[in-house]
Amino acid sequence: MAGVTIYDVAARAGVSIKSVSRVVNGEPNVSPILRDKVNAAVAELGYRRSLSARSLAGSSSSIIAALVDAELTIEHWRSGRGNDYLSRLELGALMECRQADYHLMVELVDHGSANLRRDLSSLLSAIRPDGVLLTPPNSDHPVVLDVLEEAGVAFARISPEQDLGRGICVRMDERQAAYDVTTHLIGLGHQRLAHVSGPRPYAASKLRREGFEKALRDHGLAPSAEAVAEGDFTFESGLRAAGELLGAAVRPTAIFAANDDMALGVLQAAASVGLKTPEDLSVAGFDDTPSAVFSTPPLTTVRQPVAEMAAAAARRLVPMLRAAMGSEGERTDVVTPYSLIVRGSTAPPPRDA
Amino acid sequence: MAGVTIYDVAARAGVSIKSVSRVVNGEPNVSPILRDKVNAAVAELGYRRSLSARSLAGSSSSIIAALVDAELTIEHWRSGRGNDYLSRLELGALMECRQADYHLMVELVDHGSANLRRDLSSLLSAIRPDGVLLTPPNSDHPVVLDVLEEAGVAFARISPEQDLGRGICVRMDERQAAYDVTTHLIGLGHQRLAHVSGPRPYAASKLRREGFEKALRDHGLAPSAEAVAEGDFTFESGLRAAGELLGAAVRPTAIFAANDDMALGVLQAAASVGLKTPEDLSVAGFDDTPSAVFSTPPLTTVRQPVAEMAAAAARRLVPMLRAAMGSEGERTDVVTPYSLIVRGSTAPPPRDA
DNA sequence: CTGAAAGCGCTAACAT
DNA sequence: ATGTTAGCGCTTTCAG
Repeated sequence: MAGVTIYDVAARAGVSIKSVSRVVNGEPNVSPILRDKVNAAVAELGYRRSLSARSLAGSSSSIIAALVDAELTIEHWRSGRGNDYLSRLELGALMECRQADYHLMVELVDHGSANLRRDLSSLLSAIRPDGVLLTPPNSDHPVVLDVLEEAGVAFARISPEQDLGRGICVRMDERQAAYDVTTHLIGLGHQRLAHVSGPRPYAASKLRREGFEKALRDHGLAPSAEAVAEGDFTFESGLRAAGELLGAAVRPTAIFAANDDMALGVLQAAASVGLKTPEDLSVAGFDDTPSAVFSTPPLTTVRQPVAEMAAAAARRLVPMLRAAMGSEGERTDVVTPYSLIVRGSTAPPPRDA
Repeated sequence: MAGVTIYDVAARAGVSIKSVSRVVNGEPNVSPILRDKVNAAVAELGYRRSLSARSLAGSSSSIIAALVDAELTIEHWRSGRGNDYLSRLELGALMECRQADYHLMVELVDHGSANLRRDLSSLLSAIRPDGVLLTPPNSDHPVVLDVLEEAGVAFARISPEQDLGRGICVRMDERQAAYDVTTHLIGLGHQRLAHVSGPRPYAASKLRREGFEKALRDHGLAPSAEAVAEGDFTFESGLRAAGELLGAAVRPTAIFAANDDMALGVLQAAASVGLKTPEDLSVAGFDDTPSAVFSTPPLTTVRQPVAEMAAAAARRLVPMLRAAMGSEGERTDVVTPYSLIVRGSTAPPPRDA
């Protein structure tokens, strides 16, 4: 029976409930002797503070809510696939929550909802999380940020694009990473490069494309609109986009896709029109998903430290909550390192290109 | 600011808080006129019942806790990989929670802890979930089941092996699926088959191995201990296990690994000793992870409907909570269909074998 | 059909 | 250094 209350402990230890509260919350001004008595009673009874009572009475709920995009989630759910990005993110957040005795609640948010503002504040008033973890594309959604700020909830944004002053920001240099990938391709000798971009609402889509185009310009190549096809981060969209790109009059010798799933689609599209990778076409992705390792050939890609980002975000969220408006020891804008992983899918262009 | 209480709504509507409570909870015995007044006030104020207040005052918390194995999670976190299985599971659970206005809390449980009993009841008394979703290997952990039953919390077990009377059980026929895979291999002409099994604590490991061995026996082949190497569901362990298996005096022409990650390891091990798949060695896995699609060759495997299982579990958990001890409309033991997916990694054995 | 009162288990002010 | 007293926002009795 899990019904041990603070009163039970107080009675058992022969002290007041406030003393129990002091001990279990690690507050100062408790004599060692009292502390011991209380701790003994707590152990014997197996007492644990009730989350809901604490959050109702106090100012903190010990809950961190991860706001995940509903659309993307449903899409994955439909196709029976998992979401590697989300999974890594969550593992990172979980590890931190556990250490800090926080609890992770996962909530779906429909960033496209007409009632987003209402839905979200509704959600907040229902669960009253101490902190919120924002994943793309919610990290950049102005309404989401507004509601969070109005509600006074601390929040961390994973991979935000702009408004870096708002909330804790944890990101990597997407633009530079895309720049590096493109430069790698150019360094191999490619002159005709194309890009499969991500969907609009995602900041990463824009940043990666910018990095791609800047690299072209910096190396004397002119970015053109025809050399970019928009996808939606799914395999199928990569397949389709590559179809367009490879059907062009002058076809590219290298394609950089904004994520691995799409790059895998590109790989397949190339194979289906008889192009060999990397001999005829080099392909690079972004994310370093598990599949990227096992594809034929393995994908050259960018490893994004998602779990680390989530952990960093949670780690900064927690003390911020602890000492509401406290010392604010750590920086609130964190840029995590990425790494370019060159595998078999990229090589010099064919001789005759 | 999110501070709308039931009193605010009551005042606005000119009724008592109990009436508001009745309306928002959909209780009977409310005049339409009162209901309308309350609903209007609720809408105007953007009122939402507080989770913690409800769970403190009432008997339900509207929280479903997913108990995830800590060890496996940490392992994944370390290696920077996501967990496809967990991800799919969670998506399924999330979709159902959302519909039922439940909230999903993800908690790590260390099934190997010496204090498992204490840790778990501690967790339960802290968050007091209405229902618990158990994933392997916790689905079969007797202590976990005991604690849950003692605490009187409803629970659903994903892929349990035994004690099918306890809690809601959602599973697939692992043994039969493994039997089918093995039979597929035997049907191709293989006579020397080996198995890379999963780790002990997982029921699936045992069941899949049993299915493998039964298929051998049913086809006049003798299962031998040497033909089984134990892995731990990781790629590396598959690599190592295949090393053992392929180093044997008489080497197998087909290897069935208890999951895809290990099968991928087998693929690599084979390649590294110069064996071609599927010409020299057929390989089959289990799970249908994303990588299985992109490996060379693509893996023959079993698609396990994880998201569906989780959704089915949550779906049965919720009404059970709703009408505590109510009609109990749906079956509590659900067996979901699987499917054998034959891809390029399996073929007849070489002529000279 | 509707409402008033009494907690749920805790924390937050205030004593002492 | 310790204890007392109010609530937090709701659901439950129990009355009308």
